[in-house]
Parts: sequence; C-alpha cells; structure tokens
Amino acid sequence: MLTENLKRVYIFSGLDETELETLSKIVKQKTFNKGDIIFFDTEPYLGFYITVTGLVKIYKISKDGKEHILHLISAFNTFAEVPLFENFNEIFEESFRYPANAMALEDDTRVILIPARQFRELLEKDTKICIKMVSGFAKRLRHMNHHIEELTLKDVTRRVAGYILTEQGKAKANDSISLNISKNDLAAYLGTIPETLSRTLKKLQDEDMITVDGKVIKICDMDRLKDFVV
Amino acid sequence: MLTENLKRVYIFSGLDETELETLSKIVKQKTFNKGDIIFFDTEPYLGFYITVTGLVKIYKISKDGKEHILHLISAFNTFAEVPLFENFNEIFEESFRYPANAMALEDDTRVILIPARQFRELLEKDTKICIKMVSGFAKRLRHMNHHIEELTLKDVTRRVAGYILTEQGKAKANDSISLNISKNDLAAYLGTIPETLSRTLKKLQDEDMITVDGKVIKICDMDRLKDFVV
DNA sequence: TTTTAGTATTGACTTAAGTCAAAGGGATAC
DNA sequence: GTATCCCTTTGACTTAAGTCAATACTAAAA
Repeated sequence: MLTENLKRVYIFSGLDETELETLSKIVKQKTFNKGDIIFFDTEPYLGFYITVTGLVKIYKISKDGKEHILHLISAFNTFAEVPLFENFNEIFEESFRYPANAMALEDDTRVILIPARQFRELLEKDTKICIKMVSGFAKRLRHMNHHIEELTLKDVTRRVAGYILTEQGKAKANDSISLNISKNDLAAYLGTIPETLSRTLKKLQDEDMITVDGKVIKICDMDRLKDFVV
Repeated sequence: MLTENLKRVYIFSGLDETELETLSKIVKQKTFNKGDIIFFDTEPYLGFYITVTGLVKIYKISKDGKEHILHLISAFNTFAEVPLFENFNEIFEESFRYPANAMALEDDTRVILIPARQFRELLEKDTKICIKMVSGFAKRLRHMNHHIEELTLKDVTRRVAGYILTEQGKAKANDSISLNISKNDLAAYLGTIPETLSRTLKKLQDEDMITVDGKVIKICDMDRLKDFVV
C-alpha cells in the first residue's frame, strides 16, 4: 500500500521494488483534518512531503495577517522539497526552517514525510531521481511564472475568469467546474479578498459569461470568456 | 577565454578541461546592445543562455502593453534553461517557444547560447550537471516565492524599501546603493509604474529614511527602514 | 428544534495606486 | 551651440480593489 503510493509519485516512478521497499522504511505517514497545520514557516525543516489523499495549501502570511496561497497540492504531488537542494549543509542545522506554511484543506488528508537526511543519501546513490527532480522543478517554475504573470499583468476579473477556464480545462468533463476549495481560499490564491471575489463572480454572472451556484460554476459563454481573459 | 567563462557558470563548475573543451565547441557567442532583444516569447526555443557581461531582463508583456520583469540576469547566470526539462520531446518541435522575452539592458551585453539538443546529450553523459541544475532551480524557485510574496503581501512602498535593503545587503559596501537599471525597469520589476515609483521614493525621502540622487540611493535611517519593511 | 460557527454576500465608504498630460533633466547626435 | 530623444518627475484626476460592518446562508452540534 505504502510502496504503491510512493510509486505513484512522479519522482519515484523510476524506482524498482527493492528501492521502493528501502524508501518505504524511512518515510513517515501522517493524517490531518481540515484546518490542521502540517508545518509553519517557523519550524525546523525535517524533510519534504507527499500528499496522498486530500488537499494541502502552501501559504504565506504578512505581518498584518494578509494571506496568500502559493500552491495547492493535490494527491501524489510533493511539497517543501525545494529546501533540500538549496544549501547542502545549512539544511541540517536547527535554524533551517520551512519556507512557508502548510495546512490541510480537507478532512482525512494523508501525507508522507520523507526525512531530509535519508533522502539525501538515497539521492546520492540514484541519479534517476535527480533527473526527475529537475523536471519537477521545471514544472513548478513554469507554474510560478504563470502565477506571477497573472498577479501582475491582469486585474482581478481576468484572474478569476482565467482560473475558471484553467480548471475547466483540467476537468475537461463539461462546461462546469466544482470548486474544491473555499471561496476564501480561492481569493487568497488569486491575490484578492473574499468580498472582491464575490463581487467579481457576480459581475461575470451579470455579463452572462457564467452562472454560479454555491461551489458549482457553469460556463455559459465559453468564447466570450476566453476572449475576455486574453 | 570561452572555457574560462563557462567554468565560472555554476552548473558547469564541476566539469574538467576536456568536458569544457567539448562544451565550448557547441556553444554560440553573441553580443547585444542596450535595448536589443535576445529573444521574444514568440520565437522557437533554441536553447538556454548565459550572461557573460552586462545585464539581461526577462519579462512578460500583457495584451494592453503592461510590462512585468520576472528576472534580472547578471554575469555568469543562466536564463531560459527551464524549458529544457519540461517536456522532453516537445522541446524539439518547431512550435515550442521561449516562455518569456529577453532584452539586453546594457551595451556590450555578451551572452553564450547553449543549444538544447547538444546540451541534452551532454546531460545524459554527465549527472554532475544534473545535480547542479536542481540546486540552481531550487534557488530560482526560492527567488520566485519571495517575489510573489512581495507582490501579494506588501504595498508598493514596502516593496521599494525592501528592494533597497536587499540591494544594500548584496553590495555590502556601505549604506548607499547605485541602481544598475533604469527607474522604468525597476518599476516594472517591482510590479508598479514609473510615476508611482517616483512618488514612493520621494515619500521615503520625506520620511528621512533615504536620500535619492539620480541613480544613487543612500540609506539614512537603516533601523527605521528595516523596521518599516517588516 | 435551536444554537453556534464557519462561510459567503452585500452595502457604504476609503484609499492606494493607476492614468493622462505636461514639463524638467541629462545625455548624445547633428 | 541646439535639437532630439529618453528617462524622470510632478500635478490633477480616476478607478479598481480594499476596509469595515452588517447580514444571510449553510451545516454541523447541542
């Protein structure tokens, strides 16, 4: 079961059964409920995580309490693996902290912790993992680029419309999406606040581009929505 | 000379003379003047670059002409290397483009182009490079995280103050910094516009935290500035 | 059922930052 | 020299989005 889960993680997809067995012995499994903190950015760095079930938000909080969500980590994706490669030695120091906060957004969010030190040893033996890590980081960087582009070059309405289209593209099912996060969290992810998000959705609804019913958003005029986002 | 330059690039720092010699045969050197385009995000991806002298800005432009600078690449740093690892095959397709625009910000900006295909071959033989790439990407990701944090959690005044402090920290010389980019570019980097930047600098000056004289900014009250940024 | 708490919406108001337009300032070209 | 160009600053005005406060909705708890 554990090795099955590990195998589904992209960076471990090239490992054979023996390697997975070895890996499974060094990891720790944890379960969290909605709202539980997985780590704060004030805690010493232990290692990186894999989300197995549920959803995790990686976020930062400003001094005056404003929150911004950097990433939403769904099943079989990793988080907090970047520090592993930053400073090869600092990482083992007590003063080395997690770079952001992580919170479970759903009940029964199960994660796997891969301890830093042991993973480093594994990495030295196995360069396959390294190549997959570069590739994973590249995807992450692309995502961050996109995120910055959205935040700096588009207004809130366009960001919201863009988010809806992206989600619809992922789901690919039909013309409606179902939000898997609260509107508060969505606002924090889109670099705005709940009130503004609410008004924005209403505006898009008034323009007959979408209809909103709780967590379900239906796209009515795909062409105009796409055209609007640019 | 060329191999000397290559050796000073972090990801190539572990290569021996023979490897550097091989590498030097596949690269292309180019020189640009201030304002010259190195590539547009509409051009097919050829490979990644190294800045040898001068300064390069990596930026995006919105449909309505708004510009945002993602990175400023100084000597011996690489840019546009992320696409190399994104989609192992797509990259060689004609339709695969650079992810952003690149422009030289100084006269006599010399860069080295490492063609994608040849570099991929080198990478397969040499895993040392791969490990350095992960590390380089980790640094970049950290930088992007910081950038997003600044853009979303801080107002313009705090971003400007933060930039001044960071630059001062890098230079480490004394309490004054000399901007190596135009104020227009600085504004685009800080996610604002020249007019607002100008007013912001004036405000910080009126508060007696800094003095501005052209491109030279002197920090008058370090403690208060640090305290202000948070 | 009512209560409570988290989540979401709405209205009235404020403000930070953007837009537009004009004018300085500095460097290089003619 | 002065003309030109670009960068920068300043002023007047607009606006998108945030703040504050009240209310509504939903779902679980008592």
